[in-house]
Amino acid sequence: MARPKAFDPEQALDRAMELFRRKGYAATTTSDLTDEMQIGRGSLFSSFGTKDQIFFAALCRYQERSFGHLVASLDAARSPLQAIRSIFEAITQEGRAERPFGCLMVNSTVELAPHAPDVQRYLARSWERLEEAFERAISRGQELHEISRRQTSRALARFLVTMLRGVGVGNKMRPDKDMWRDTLSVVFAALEP
Amino acid sequence: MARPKAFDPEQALDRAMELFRRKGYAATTTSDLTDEMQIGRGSLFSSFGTKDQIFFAALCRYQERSFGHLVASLDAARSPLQAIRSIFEAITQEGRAERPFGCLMVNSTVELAPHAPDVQRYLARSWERLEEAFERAISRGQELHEISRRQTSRALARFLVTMLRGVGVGNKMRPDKDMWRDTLSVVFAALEP
DNA sequence: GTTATTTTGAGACGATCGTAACAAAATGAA
DNA sequence: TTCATTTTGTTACGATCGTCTCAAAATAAC
Repeated sequence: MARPKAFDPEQALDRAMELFRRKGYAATTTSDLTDEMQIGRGSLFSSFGTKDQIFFAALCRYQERSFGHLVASLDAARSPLQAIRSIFEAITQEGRAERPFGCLMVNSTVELAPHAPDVQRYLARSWERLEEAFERAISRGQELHEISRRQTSRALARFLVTMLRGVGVGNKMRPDKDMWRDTLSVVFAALEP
Repeated sequence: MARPKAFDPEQALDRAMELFRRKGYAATTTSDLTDEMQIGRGSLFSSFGTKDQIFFAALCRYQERSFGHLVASLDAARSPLQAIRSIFEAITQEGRAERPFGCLMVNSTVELAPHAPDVQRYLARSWERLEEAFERAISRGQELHEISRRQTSRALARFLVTMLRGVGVGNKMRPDKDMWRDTLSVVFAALEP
């Protein structure tokens, strides 16, 4: 019926997502976006809207992928404790990148949450769902006697989410292996039955 | 000998510091700075240099105040455990602000560390010194049998610094009182002898 | 009161910001 | 082939970006 798009919108949005993750919201210009997404200025606005809208779409995409994967792996785990351990090991691994650009959820929470109420709401809900997934996993772990019952599953879940955010910040400092080995040793000692 | 400045440079830098803390580096313009510091454009550049230089001066100032205070209170504490508890209670309290703009050190680590090597170096050294202060306090706490010996003082210090950074991110979500009560309950259980 | 020195405020620089407009190009349906 | 429809790339808009220039203003020393 009409001229088809010359680019794949899904792939273009992926590239925008990556760019926002690397540079943050304010430091990313629309020219950066057209360069990275490999589309013209006209296509950018007609297909994706304004910069705010592109960012929000990219943020949602990232959340669904990243948190979605975490929630799924927690819910599906045979051993919840092992799932939690895998998550922390994977995320601390990211700090060994030459340029640790971090997690878009953490970055956006720091950069935008105090200024953009709608973004804050979305982030808050997302973090909450992640916390709930941790809580479910911890409850199961407690039933399996893998995880301490000295604390409620909710308290432990909140503790882990806070720790995860701390790792997201610490990764930016290119920490050596010992940094995370030491830290995680305390974290998982706190989970021990 | 010459015309004196019509403003207090110390106070002006304080205001710049506050502004960067609230808005971040990229989102703060030089006009924002002159407005907030209540000085003219000419005075801004002749007295403080470029935007980068103003930011770095503000960052150093914030670090000395904020981390300096933490280090001093840790080193001076009669009860290291109580000092640590006070620190976490004060910082979690900040999340109850109507607009939690957070800690400039955390914010800058997230926004700038991966892109500005000199800022990253400064931040890394600062975080390291904070970690060392925690380690000294924890060692003393262990000698006083206030703090667990199941983990090394270094591991516990690294754990606490990561936790502190996580709180800095979590505060942006305006967490309710229970969020931090639950979280800190796990943290201090991990320190118990 | 002069003079040397520094601060001040206003204006302006080129560059870049986010956004919009629009003609040319490319397609499926008739 | 023609036509209606959508995408594309270019151009340019007004606004704002960070920085600089420079004459006027204000002081301390003489």
